[in-house]
Amino acid sequence: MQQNKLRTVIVDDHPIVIEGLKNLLKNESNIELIGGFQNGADIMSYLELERVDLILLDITLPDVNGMDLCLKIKKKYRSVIVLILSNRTERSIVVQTIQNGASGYLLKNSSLDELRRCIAEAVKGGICYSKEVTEILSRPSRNELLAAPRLTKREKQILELIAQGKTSQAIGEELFLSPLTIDTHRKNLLQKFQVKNVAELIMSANQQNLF
Amino acid sequence: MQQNKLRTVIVDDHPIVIEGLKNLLKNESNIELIGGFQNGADIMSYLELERVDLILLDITLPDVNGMDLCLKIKKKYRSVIVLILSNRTERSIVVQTIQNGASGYLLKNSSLDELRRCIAEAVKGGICYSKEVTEILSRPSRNELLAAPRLTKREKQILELIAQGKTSQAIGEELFLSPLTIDTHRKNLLQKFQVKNVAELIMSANQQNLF
DNA sequence: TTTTTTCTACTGGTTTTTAGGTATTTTTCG
DNA sequence: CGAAAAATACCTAAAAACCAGTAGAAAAAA
Repeated sequence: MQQNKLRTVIVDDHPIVIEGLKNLLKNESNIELIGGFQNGADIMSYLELERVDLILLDITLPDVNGMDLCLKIKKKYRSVIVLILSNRTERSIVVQTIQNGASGYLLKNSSLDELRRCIAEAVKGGICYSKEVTEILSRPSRNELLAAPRLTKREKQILELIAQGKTSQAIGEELFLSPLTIDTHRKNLLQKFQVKNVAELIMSANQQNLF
Repeated sequence: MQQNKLRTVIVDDHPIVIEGLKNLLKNESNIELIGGFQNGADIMSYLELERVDLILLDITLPDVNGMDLCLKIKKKYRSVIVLILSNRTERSIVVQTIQNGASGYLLKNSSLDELRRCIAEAVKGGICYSKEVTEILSRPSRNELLAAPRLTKREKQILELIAQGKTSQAIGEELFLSPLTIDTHRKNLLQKFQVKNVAELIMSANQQNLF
């Protein structure tokens, strides 16, 4: 029940997104759009000059990380409401931004309704996620379920060589080891990754950014 | 020099981006925006009904890969101009879309000027990249020098199943084919990728964002 | 200094892949 | 329609990977 409109700014490195949001929000009765910025530095200096109530903030920015920026803003201007509007779906990012004081997290494919709902919730002091984000938060994210196996030095080294298409024979020669030893490491790698063969092994290692 | 406006559609999974583009383009004299779609299926069925001159296409879509969609569109409607508007900066993706018939590739943080310039160029039959994309293309990133091989439908399908760790036997059963046939496809895949075994195959396919 | 982990190497056997082909049928496209 | 591309299937044989164990030596951790 506030009589004054929320003085709102958008921070996103894509001019197209800024335009889109301006368009989507210009008919909202409780929102007054007062600016759009493409990087962290610009919004920080703007905050020195003007009062801002609500910031729609992207995670991916050219100069600073959106998570860090959120923390910086909240530290300096406690009363500003920060809503994250991002494409990033990593659980860790969502959690971190909320810890950094954000009042919500929406994916960019959220509907206008969701955005409205989250703004309303944030104004009341709550925290609000878009539907998909709730899902991300609820399931303990596959990446964390299949714990990345702890590999020994040797195993990492041999995994690399396997990925280069080398046979146990060739790897043995390269490392001055018996090919039978390499076979053992191979076996252990398959076991640790819980896969049946190298095809799956390499896929899994790739998904866990091991290369 | 055309008297009629370009009948233009936007395909992007983010409603916000669609809105933004609509806004940015609505004052363009040679463009008539006739639709916005959030997935591949919708635009394909729309194309059945209406004449479209220009498609602004995102790579990341919920149902299909934008690269494949581009190829599909160009195959069926040769005269449609497809401009890619994406956030993905991988060289392989840019190269692949151009090979698939796109007339240009812009990052989403391109300016309106760049977009205008690319549309003009595309209408003349040329190919146009935004500034940053040109940079991406100019540095030949070591392991992507090798042109991404053109795979047939079957080959893609079998590559997927190999990546899931399935044996020729199992794949044969799944597709109701002789395992010997799968072996042939396997052999062809290795040849096309110029690799010696599946380990290298999966690595290569991963580097080329085929999954 | 124990204890545990890692690295090494082996036996023996099975399954799968890879490397050369060839060849027919089916689809697609000009 | 005719040609080219794709998909199908086969042969032979070698090479490599995978499975299920065991086990001693070296290195690291408790």
